[in-house]
Amino acid sequence: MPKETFLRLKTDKQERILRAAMRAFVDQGFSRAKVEDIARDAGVAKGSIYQYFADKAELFTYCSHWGIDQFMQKLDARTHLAEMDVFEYFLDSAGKTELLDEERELTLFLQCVANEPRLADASLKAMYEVGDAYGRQLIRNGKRKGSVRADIDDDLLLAYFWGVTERFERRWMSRYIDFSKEMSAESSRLMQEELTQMLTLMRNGMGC
Amino acid sequence: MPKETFLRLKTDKQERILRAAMRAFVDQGFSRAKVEDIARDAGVAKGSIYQYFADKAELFTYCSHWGIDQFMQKLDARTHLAEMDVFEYFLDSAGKTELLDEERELTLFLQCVANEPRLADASLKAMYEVGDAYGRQLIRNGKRKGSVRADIDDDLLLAYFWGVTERFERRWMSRYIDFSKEMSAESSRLMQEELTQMLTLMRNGMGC
DNA sequence: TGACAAAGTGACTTTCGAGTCATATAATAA
DNA sequence: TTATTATATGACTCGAAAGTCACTTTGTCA
Repeated sequence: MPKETFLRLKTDKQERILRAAMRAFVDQGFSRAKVEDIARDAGVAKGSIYQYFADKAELFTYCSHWGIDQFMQKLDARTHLAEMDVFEYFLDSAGKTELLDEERELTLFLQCVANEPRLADASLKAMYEVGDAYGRQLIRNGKRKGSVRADIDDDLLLAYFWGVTERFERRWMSRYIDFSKEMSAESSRLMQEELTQMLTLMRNGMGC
Repeated sequence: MPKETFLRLKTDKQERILRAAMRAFVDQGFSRAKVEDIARDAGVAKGSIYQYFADKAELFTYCSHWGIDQFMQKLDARTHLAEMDVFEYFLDSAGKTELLDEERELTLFLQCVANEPRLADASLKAMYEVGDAYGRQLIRNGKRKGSVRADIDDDLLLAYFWGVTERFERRWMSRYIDFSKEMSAESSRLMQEELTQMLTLMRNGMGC
């Protein structure tokens, strides 16, 4: 937890600092990132950082909490979990890409939180738990609607569903970070096409 | 690349050093791992390490090359890729677990290579490429045999297949690292059961 | 067995950046 | 306006660990 002083700051200053930190952690990793650089980038003095956080590790963990929180809020705002089943959710991937685009810094940072299991263990667990809860809900909805097979355990369905979904998202994410620009109409069409094919696989499998 | 001196060492000494390094990197991460500790653990002096490698980073990257190589050799020795299709490969997961057990250090290290993209970029790419080549072969075999649907692109099938497979492997890996002992007969039975269910999903999908 | 080269060593030097703190500035209250 | 408290600053301290090197030991060949 940050010190009181930090929490009393205006939120835009807080955010400036957290985002500067996240940027540094993304492109240097935790150990190589320098507090001094973060401070400069945020437009404050190095000493100030230590008025806000006990040490660099605390800054990192708070970033991860804050980041996850932000991301979830935005995701919640655009997803109507209550009625969706797994397939509907998956089809909405295209929409999620927009969010990833708007919140590129955040997204990149959250990916790299996973590279610091020693520091962000709790945040990581929280992330997975939230994800799992989401998935479970989607699966239950599917079973209720009759769109998801009922003969298999939710746990295993969850593993299956996230396995496919994550892989697909990463596939597009990485292309799209390489281009490091917005998606063209062309690639957007391509994605849509792959999305329907992948959906077929998820529904009917790859066997024949 | 290590210096000549290292390459002239007897292979068992080489291996002792690399394994000590891998152990340190696994449980401290690259930055926190101390060259001095690695040296002590390997039974050599710190100075010697610098006769072998230009610096700590080079030691790490060489570990990742060597590790991947080792792992692949052992995997190749026990998998008969030429005739297998995706489903047969997947069913053999239980067998692969043995390998992970025999080569626990190696496995753990390879997982943590992924946490150092900055250092192990090339190795990581190599790893993915090898994995993809494997998967493509399995898919082609499946299509030829008629066990895999032919109406979908290999690329997408690959993403689907690895998504499911990796998730499943991670699921078992993590349980089994927590127990940090060999698998009991009971959990081995449970795994077998999940394996067949997951195979059904992969073949026929989760829809209905 | 002596002489040259290769490998091994660990005390020492150097680097580097996290974290401190004495001081300055701004905000608030009385 | 002044007193008091909260916030901001960056030159400085200091510990830790990477990397060096002058010297020792081991190995090899004539």
